[in-house]
Amino acid sequence: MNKELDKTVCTNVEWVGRAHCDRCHIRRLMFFSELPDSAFEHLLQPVDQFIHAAGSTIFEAGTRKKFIYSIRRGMVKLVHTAEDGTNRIVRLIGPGSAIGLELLDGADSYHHSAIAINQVDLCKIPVPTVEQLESEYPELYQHVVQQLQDQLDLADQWIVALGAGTAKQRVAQLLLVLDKFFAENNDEFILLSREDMAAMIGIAVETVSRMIAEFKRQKILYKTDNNLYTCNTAELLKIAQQD
Amino acid sequence: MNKELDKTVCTNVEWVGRAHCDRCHIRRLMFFSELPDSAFEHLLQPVDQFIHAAGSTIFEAGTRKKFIYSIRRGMVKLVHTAEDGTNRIVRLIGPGSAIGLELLDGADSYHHSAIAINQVDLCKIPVPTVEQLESEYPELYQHVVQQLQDQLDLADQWIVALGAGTAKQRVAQLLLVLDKFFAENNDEFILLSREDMAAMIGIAVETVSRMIAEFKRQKILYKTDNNLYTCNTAELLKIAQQD
DNA sequence: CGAGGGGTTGACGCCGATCAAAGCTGGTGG
DNA sequence: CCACCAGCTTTGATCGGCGTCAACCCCTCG
Repeated sequence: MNKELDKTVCTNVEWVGRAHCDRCHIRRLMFFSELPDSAFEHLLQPVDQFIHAAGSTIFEAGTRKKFIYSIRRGMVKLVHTAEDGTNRIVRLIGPGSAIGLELLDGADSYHHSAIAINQVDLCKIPVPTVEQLESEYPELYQHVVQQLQDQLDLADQWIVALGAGTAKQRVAQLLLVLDKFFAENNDEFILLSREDMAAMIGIAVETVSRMIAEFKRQKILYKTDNNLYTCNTAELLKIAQQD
Repeated sequence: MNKELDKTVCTNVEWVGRAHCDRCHIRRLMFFSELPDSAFEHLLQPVDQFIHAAGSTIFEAGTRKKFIYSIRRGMVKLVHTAEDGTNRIVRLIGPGSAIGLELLDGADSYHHSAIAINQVDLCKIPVPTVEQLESEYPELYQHVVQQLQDQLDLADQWIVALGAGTAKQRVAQLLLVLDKFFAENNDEFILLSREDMAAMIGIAVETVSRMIAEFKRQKILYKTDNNLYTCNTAELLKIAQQD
C-alpha cells in the first residue's frame, strides 16, 4: 500500500464557545439526547464546541487525552497507522455519532487517529463529565450501547462490503456507502480523495482512479458541482454484486 | 469467492441443564460477572446451558429469537452470507465473550449467523432476563459496553490485519490471530479448515492451502498433534510486516 | 510564471483466481 | 477386513486483474 509519512498535518481548529447542551437545538441527535435539561446544571467539567478545518486532526492514536467527541456536522475518518507508515481507514463517522468511546471503557488512549474530511463541527466532552452523568442517569448507558452497536455494524459492513471482491466491485460498494452516508440531505455526495478511497478498500490509488474514471465515462457517476457527485445506485448495485 | 450453498447443516445440540449462575465456577469470566449471587433469585426467565457439536448452528442471521449467548468453552464464527451465497467470516468469538448482543439494542433479529467451530459450551440467556437485571443492576451496562468495545476492537483489527496485503501476509496475520486466540492455554492452536480461513481473509481456498503448505515446508508452522499446530511467531511477524 | 500536489492514463510483470486432476482421510457398508 | 466413496487438501497450468513505475495533465498557490 502507500507508505507516505505524515506530511505537515493541518491542525486548524477554532473554538466556537462553551456548549449549552440544555439549549442545543440538535440535542436529540447528539450524545446527550436522552437527558433532561436539568442534567447540565452542575457539570464536573464543561463541554466545548469546536470547528475543525478539513484535514485537521481531532485526536491521534495512542495519545492520552480524556475527551470524547460528538459530531454535529461534517465527516470524520478513523485511521489506523501501522508501524511501517501504511495507513488504513477503518471507519467513516458522521453527524450524531461519537468518537473516542473507547475511553469510557478503561482504555487509556485512543485506538485510532481521527481526522476531519471536510469542515467538522463537534462537541468536546470530558470523560469525567460523561461518567458523572452516567451515574446520575443510567439511561445514558443505553445511548453508549447504541453508539457502539452502530459502529460495530459499520465495521462489519466494512469487512463484508469493502474487503472482498474485485477492485471494480469494491469501488462500486464504496460509492454506495458514500451515497448512503449523505442520503439524509440529498442524493449528492462528496467524492473523497483517491488516496482516502484507496486506504478504505485496500487497493492502489491508480486503480481507484481508473475505476472512478470508468464509472464517469459510463455515466454511472455524474459530477453535479465542484466535487459533488450523484450516482446511479441501481447500476452500481448490479456491478457490486455481479458474480 | 466460494458460492457453495448450505450443505446439510449439522445442528447437533445437547441440553446440559439449567444454569445456576450463583454457583457458576467461571462466573467472573462470564456475562454476569459483576452481579451478586442474590441477583439470580428471581429471574424472569431461566438461563440454560448447552453443548453444541462442531459445525452446528447456534443461530442464523435474520431469525427473530430472543436470546443472547455467553460462550463458556470453544470457538464460534460469526458469518455474513450475501444474497449470492458468498459467505464471509466477520469475527471469531471465544470463551468469556457474548454473541447476539445486537438484540439488547432494539435489533429485532441477529445480524450474523453463529456457527460452532469446535465443540462449544454456552449459556443461553433470554433477553428479558438481561433487561430485568440491567434495570436492577446498572453495573451490568458496564459489562455490555465492555463486550461491545472488545468486539469493535476485534472488528477493527480484522479490517487492518486481514483485509490488506498480499495473500502470504494475510495468512501470516491470520495464524498470528489464531495463535493469540488460543494463547491462554498453551502455544498450540487448532488450524481451521482452508475454507474457513479463505472466508476470513477474502482469498481463494487454493491460495490459502499453498501458503500454509509453504509455511509448513519452511518449518514456520509445525504440526504437534492431530490438527494442533505451533508456529514461529517471530518469523510470521516478519513475513506479515515486510514491506 | 514556476512549483507542487492531486488526478488520469499507459505499459509491463507478477500475484493470485480459476479450472482441473490427483493424493489423503475418515466413514460406510458389503 | 477391504473396497469404495465423499470431502478436504495439495499441486499444477493457465490467464486476467491489478500493483508498480512513469509520464503527463490540470489546478491552485506563492
